[in-house]
Amino acid sequence: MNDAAPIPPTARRMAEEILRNAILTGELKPGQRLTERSLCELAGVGRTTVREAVRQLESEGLISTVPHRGPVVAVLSEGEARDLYELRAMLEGQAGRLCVLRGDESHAAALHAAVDQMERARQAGSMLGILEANAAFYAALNAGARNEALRQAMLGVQNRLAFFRFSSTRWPGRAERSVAELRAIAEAVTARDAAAAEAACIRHIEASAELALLVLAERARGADMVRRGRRNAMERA
Amino acid sequence: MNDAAPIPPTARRMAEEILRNAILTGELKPGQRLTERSLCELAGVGRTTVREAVRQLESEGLISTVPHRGPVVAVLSEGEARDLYELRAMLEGQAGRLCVLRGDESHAAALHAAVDQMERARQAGSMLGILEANAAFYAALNAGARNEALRQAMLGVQNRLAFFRFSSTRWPGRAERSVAELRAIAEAVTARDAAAAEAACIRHIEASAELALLVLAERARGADMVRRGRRNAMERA
DNA sequence: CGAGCATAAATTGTCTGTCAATCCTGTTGA
DNA sequence: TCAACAGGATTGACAGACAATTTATGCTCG
Repeated sequence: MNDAAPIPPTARRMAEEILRNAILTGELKPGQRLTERSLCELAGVGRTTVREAVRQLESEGLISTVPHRGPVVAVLSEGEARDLYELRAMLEGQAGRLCVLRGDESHAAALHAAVDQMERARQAGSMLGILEANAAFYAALNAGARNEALRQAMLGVQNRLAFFRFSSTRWPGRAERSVAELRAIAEAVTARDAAAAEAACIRHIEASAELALLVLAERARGADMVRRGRRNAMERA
Repeated sequence: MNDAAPIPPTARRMAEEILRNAILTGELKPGQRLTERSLCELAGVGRTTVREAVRQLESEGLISTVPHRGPVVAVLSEGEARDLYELRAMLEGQAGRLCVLRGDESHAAALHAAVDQMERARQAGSMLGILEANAAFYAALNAGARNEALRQAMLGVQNRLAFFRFSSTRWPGRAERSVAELRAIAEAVTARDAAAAEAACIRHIEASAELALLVLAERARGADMVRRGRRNAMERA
């Protein structure tokens, strides 16, 4: 399984990784302004290198840049979030379908294993465990679907929606329903029912989207209240 | 329709545009090695700027870079091309479906107009005209589908497959069938039949994929013959 | 003549410093 | 209260420098 190509880890790639993780984990919050200097410190590289890394993250949709104002951690409008969730539903639905058409029982087993893992993590209250299990689930789904381009597209969309992962898994009762939805996918794959798998994937994402948009609306109200107090509240770290 | 935000054209964006066009138009050929200096000359900017532009194109999939060896115009393996066409079929199928669900008769009219435009261009033998009409068709489809994220994803995939646009439109009889396929999409949209529109989109892409893979195989044979003659033929400009 | 290796040249990865253009902020003045 | 303006901070872009690494050259030896 190991790639025979030992890619030399350049400083740029490491910086990229550091910044990406900082955004995905929420260490850097949406709307936060990122001065080049602060990023240099954070990543431990020079300005040239940081700018290249920022360019990469920009085209992944994690950062938006306005010329002469510098990079900002991307903020999703409600419309953008809606579009992204819709796209995600399409992509994952197709992944589910392909997983049935091209996967075998080993993939179905991996899906069930991931669901079980998530259920255990949920009962243990381990949010990190839940996220890990989720990653395992999608790894299995994509392994079955056997389409690298689709996998990358899904990853990109998921990353852009990463902000909602935290608020979602914390929402009361959401994790439990989420497990049930994923189990429905796993069972459809086991049953080799492509249409059912596709539908189950779409249902799962639609449920996620519903919650995310709710969270977004609530957050917007909160931001409004803060904004009334002092301006540009989100831009200060 | 005009955006109220007049984005300042930075040198980087212009360089990006120049390089992207050079790749999309085939001026820079797949597999061709790109030294930083030559790109500086081509884009008329400094090395720092060119490197940032390359980073952008790299993450668009138009360029691949191996550390310490420099950027190369991306080459698609047969498997990658297959995956991308499959993904493209999914995306455009969904776009067609959404265009029916969310578009109105103005979008249907725009689709038909684009098809007519393409038919005229085809009869006039204008390849450029065909490509323009194609762009108009997709613009109309995406306007109807009303999903910016989907539009961007489609654009990215189409760009990565740009290499095949030329060989495809030249193939004897292909343009004619292509027009017929697109007309089928436009008619499905006019008839407000979402399933038919989706199916028509998928059929169109599958037909394109079939030809592209054929072209790819033929090209591979040709490259083999050249490679037997002298090594690294593709790497010399 | 060709294989193998040492050396030179070219190229990339990265940093630093510089300069103009632009944005942000606080102050001044009407 | 609001407009204009000046100063500082930040970005956009460039050139130059240097180490690390790849690629090309050329030499030796069998």
